[in-house]
Amino acid sequence: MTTGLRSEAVRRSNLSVVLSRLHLSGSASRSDLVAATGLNRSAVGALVGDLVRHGLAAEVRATPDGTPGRPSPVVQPASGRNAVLAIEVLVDTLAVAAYGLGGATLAMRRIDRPRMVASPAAVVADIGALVRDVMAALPAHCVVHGAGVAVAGIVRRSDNTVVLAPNLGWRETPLGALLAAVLPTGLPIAVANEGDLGALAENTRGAAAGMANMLYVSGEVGVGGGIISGGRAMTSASGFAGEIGHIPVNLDGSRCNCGATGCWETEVGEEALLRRAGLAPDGGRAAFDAVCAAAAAGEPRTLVALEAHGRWLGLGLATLINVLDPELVVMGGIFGRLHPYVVGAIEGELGARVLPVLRAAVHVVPSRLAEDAALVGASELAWAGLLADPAGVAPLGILAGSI
Amino acid sequence: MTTGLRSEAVRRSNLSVVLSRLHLSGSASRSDLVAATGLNRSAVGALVGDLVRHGLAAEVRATPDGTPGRPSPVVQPASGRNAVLAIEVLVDTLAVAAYGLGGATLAMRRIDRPRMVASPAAVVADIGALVRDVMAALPAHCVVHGAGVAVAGIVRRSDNTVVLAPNLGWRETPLGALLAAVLPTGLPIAVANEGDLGALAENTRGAAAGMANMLYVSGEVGVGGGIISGGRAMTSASGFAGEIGHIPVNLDGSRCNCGATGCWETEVGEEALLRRAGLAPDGGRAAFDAVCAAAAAGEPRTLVALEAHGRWLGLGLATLINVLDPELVVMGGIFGRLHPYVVGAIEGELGARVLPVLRAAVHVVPSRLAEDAALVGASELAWAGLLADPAGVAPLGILAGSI
DNA sequence: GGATGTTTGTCGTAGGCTACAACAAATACC
DNA sequence: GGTATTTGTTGTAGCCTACGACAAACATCC
Repeated sequence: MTTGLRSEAVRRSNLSVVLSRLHLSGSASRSDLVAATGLNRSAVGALVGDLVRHGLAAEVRATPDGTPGRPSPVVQPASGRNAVLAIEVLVDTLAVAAYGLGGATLAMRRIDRPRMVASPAAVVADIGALVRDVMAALPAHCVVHGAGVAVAGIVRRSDNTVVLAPNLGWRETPLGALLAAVLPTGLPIAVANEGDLGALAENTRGAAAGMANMLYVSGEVGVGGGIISGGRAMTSASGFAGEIGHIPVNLDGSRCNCGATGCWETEVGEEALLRRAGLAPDGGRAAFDAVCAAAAAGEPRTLVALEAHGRWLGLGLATLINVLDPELVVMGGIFGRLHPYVVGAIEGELGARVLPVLRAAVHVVPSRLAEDAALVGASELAWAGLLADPAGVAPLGILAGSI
Repeated sequence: MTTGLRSEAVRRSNLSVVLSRLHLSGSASRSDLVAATGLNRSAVGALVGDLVRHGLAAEVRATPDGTPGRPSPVVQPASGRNAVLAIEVLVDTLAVAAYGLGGATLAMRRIDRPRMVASPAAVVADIGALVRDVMAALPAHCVVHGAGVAVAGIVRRSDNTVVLAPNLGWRETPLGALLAAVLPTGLPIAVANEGDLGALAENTRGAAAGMANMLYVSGEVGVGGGIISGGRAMTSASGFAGEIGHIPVNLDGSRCNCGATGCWETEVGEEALLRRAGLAPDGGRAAFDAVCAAAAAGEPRTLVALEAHGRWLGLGLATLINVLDPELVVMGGIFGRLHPYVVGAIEGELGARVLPVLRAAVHVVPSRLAEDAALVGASELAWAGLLADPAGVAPLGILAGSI
């Protein structure tokens, strides 16, 4: 515990502020950066020079825009020269992508997967193949700074271990350590829950960009979510938190996989939706697509089922909003696609069950990133180390061609 | 938005670290501070010198303890020379206290209040009288740095306004502005919710001291609480959050003051307890004392009622724990006094309804600060400005004798 | 097209902070 | 009383940003 700061901490923080701004908001002129940081021109000049020297930024001549005065060069995040890997392990699908500094998608590979228990070894092998494809698609001399992994399960971040992933059949699986074998040697790896990363993604590049307090609620096979509070992703010491699928909402409800009765997931998960819509509950993604198509066509029975579904969604959201007071609720996964058909019922429940002062401040919107949310979040998790200390970790990067 | 740091920020941060440590953990030798901060001896010497010069710390000779080497002087928080006012506005009681730097109670005055609607003007006048008493009891030359106010209501922190306090009958009451008239001119005032401040208090000097993730649940006339997540008090942008009394727990429940049905408060509030115990629901604090006495005497009907009460408490806590994953749940207010009689039923519900990985990490304990929790939290709120920038705000302090 | 005004990068100097090393002071132990 | 140990103190060096002076690169106006 060394809580004291030395002088170098200032440079580290300022480099972080500048690089983070470039990464999150895109290119900016040097004078924009002066205004944003409040630093002196000479300090910004030195900071940008450092970033350019580290290969993290590039300066280009500004296009004359009619304003008088010497034009300020535009500083860009060096996208093609710096990348991270984002990996997604969900029940239906595996995906690997590479994102450039600034957020550009450099490459993406996705494979669907039968919805059944899969051994970690098999999943890791599949991911290894996708990683090789993605790495091969990267520009030469591109530095890979880290890998972020989104998993549909409860993750202990301290050792990148999946504590429990019922729908994958995993328990105490050291996913980070296993993935290290199929990733470039020494690459920093960070594993996190899919819902937490979806929240991070919508908070950085999605429907809740830059919001200090938001809630992300995502329906996949189960129900997950993530919380941004005070501008920070909420993760408890154990690394869990946001296990909103298992809040008790129905005392007379049915039994949940977790052992409890009446969990929110049993009322608003995919199976409950299909059952309400009169379909086989194990119909999977195809059946869900059928529900969406029927709803879009205005099929009455489906709309009634979605109305009921929306009320259960609203009941759980009312609890979460009373506790967390978010500015925005972003609905992802299957909830994002259902949004137009359930938002009315949700708003009705919120009106009845949320304190009016809180109700007035919150909106419920669909995800903007849709099925990319977890991947984008994983990429942001992978960037975090570089953004926090641009000069410190850059030398650790791994060249794309070296694998 | 000037996010850039200049060199002086390092000094500010280091002063803050040293003073905060003295305030929270008490006296420490200079070499303790060197170890804790990781800073050089010379830097710590300069920092301590600054604090002494500002009158915030004092150095005393160490008592020889048998270890070789030059003894390191002990640095103490200058308690009697620096104070804050803590003010509590609850439904049953008004209180004003002065706390010294380091947490010592310098003076306290409390008056009970009939449980009825009271005009803000009358309450503020009563508080003014208490403030004069407390200020008169302070040592001469004691600097008062600020006032923190705990209110049983929803508070908008940005303008110190009570948005809604149903049990006081207040709505959009600018309590901070009203109190300014009976407090020393220019004194910084910060108003916050009683539950939020109880959480802060238990997190700094109570049962959850230093814990990064904890939940405080407090029963007064209504039900409130506060959340500490990632070492920070969770407060949303609107300043609300932690309105846990109004999470829906019983779809068949009774109507709540807030307009909704089946709020947690309707099942675990004071009225519900008295009704379950077979007493008049409007019996107030005296009736509650009777319940506690009966429970302590082992009266069977009371114990059965408390068992049922505990199950409802556990149901709401299960929701909160699944969402927040705290390390500790601290029960305050009337819940703290009920703890021994309800903890069994609570643990039973948690065992059935909380994900096992989360369940294993959490404990439920009674408040350590009991009825002082909100006052202590209000004092910590009042200290926050000085602790964040010891050199910057010290000159703004107000001398106790000057009013 | 040249003069003028405006904006911004660059460079040298100054000021704020902490680390480091050498020295002095204060204790325990023999 | 001498030695070993620990710690405060002091002067120098290194890191970082602010500030001011100057130069560069634009627009505008005549």
